[in-house]
Amino acid sequence: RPHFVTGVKVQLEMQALWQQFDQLGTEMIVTKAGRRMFPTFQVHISGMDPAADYVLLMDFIPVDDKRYRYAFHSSSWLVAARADVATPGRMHFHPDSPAKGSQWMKQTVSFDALKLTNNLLDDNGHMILNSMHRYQPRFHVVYVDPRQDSQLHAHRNFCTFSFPETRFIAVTAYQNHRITQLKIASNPFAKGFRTTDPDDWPVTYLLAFIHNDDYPPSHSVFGTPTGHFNIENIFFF
Amino acid sequence: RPHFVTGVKVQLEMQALWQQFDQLGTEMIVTKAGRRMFPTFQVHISGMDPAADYVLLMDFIPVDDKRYRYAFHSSSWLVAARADVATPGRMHFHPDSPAKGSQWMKQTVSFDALKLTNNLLDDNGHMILNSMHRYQPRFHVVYVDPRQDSQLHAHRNFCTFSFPETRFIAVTAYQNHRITQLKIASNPFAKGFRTTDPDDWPVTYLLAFIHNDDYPPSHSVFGTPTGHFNIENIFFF
DNA sequence: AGATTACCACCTAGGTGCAAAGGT
DNA sequence: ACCTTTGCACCTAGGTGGTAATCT
Repeated sequence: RPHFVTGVKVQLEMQALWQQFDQLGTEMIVTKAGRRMFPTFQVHISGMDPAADYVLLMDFIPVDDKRYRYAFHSSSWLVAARADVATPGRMHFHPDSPAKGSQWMKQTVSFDALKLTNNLLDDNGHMILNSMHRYQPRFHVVYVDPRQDSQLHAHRNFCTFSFPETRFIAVTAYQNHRITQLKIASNPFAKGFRTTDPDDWPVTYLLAFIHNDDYPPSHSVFGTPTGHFNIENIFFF
Repeated sequence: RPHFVTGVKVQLEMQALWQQFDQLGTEMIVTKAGRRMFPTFQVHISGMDPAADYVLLMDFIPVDDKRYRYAFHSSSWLVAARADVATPGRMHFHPDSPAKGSQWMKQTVSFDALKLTNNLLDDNGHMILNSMHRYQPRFHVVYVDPRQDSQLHAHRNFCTFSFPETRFIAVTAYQNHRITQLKIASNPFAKGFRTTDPDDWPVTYLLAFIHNDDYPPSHSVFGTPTGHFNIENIFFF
């Protein structure tokens, strides 16, 4: 009974919102104490073996070897330098892991507990990122093989999904004012900063998906499996 | 390798507070939407096999076959009638179940998500109790036996703990005013009802354990295992 | 100058007992 | 009479970006 992950399909939730941010150049705040992502990374999963155990993880890989800076006069991102030294990448286990395929598939899987930090010495299990660097979130589905010789088949028990629209630049303070306004318009916790008169909001900042008849999308949009990786990469780096 | 639960020891947390309530006659609010218990049922566990999987559960059994009423003039509980028809008892699985013994033992296990309701048609998974009836909370440790013939050994894989000081009468509104005042004095969420001047509080309502040098207690106080019960009782009643 | 930090007012989300109203 | 329900003000707990101070 091989290939427990080959049929797995993953659909990104809130894709319209992610795309709206991506068009402006998504920024995510990093703080010493740890900051949640917004939008939250959420997926809908299908094609798992309902009775099998799976572990779900996320990590963040550098998109390139660059350090960026924001040019306010031109409202654009510029390459500032070569990337700073990368810290060893951490893995974030979804707190419900491990769980049966039936559990993961019956409702949206949300990584709302995940936090981003720029503290290299963080001991709260947050994801350590370099500010002013660009990252690609990755999502991993790991089949928990109960067999004794499971390590022999480990390379078959993983599957990785990357959604290009979830890329972002880590920042300690927002640079692009349009990103700030879209965050304020769409994040319920930032309601205190909204203009009292909704008519004042530029159309760009309104959430198209709220009034979009095609939400959720009628056509499924799947992430692209980016190939397998070694089990050592997950547990020891 | 039999008897995975025989060595398990369970210590009730906040025992001094429980005893303070018990001396007055603990009351727990039940509502249609579900109400949390206060104090929260919390335990510290030792003696598990760190590598074995356990499921932790709670249920509530009637202390007697009586329905009570409160006599305000004498400030005491009286027997009002025979008990109303008992609803099929539900089991509350600790949301972290199943988990390894090492996980359960490394910190306090808290049942703060558990809610009590008087709604016989509740479909939120809350514990259904009859108001004005008296109950004894029970705590169950279940070893998850990976063997195929696990049902043959099921009677050995359970252990039940009852703490007499956690007994209570379910109510829709507090009857004993001293219970109300102790709840207000000790539950952080009821701080809005506290007298602004702490010096006004009767000594009885002060939380002895806060200034008690013996907190947490230096002597361990264990619950009394109340014997084994059949696996069918847990999963099918 | 550019990037980071600490503190803040303002939210969301939900746990309290109270008081008045409703039910049987 | 006795018990239950509902709406409420007042909390806890924690997620927002703004702002001013601080670091390098």
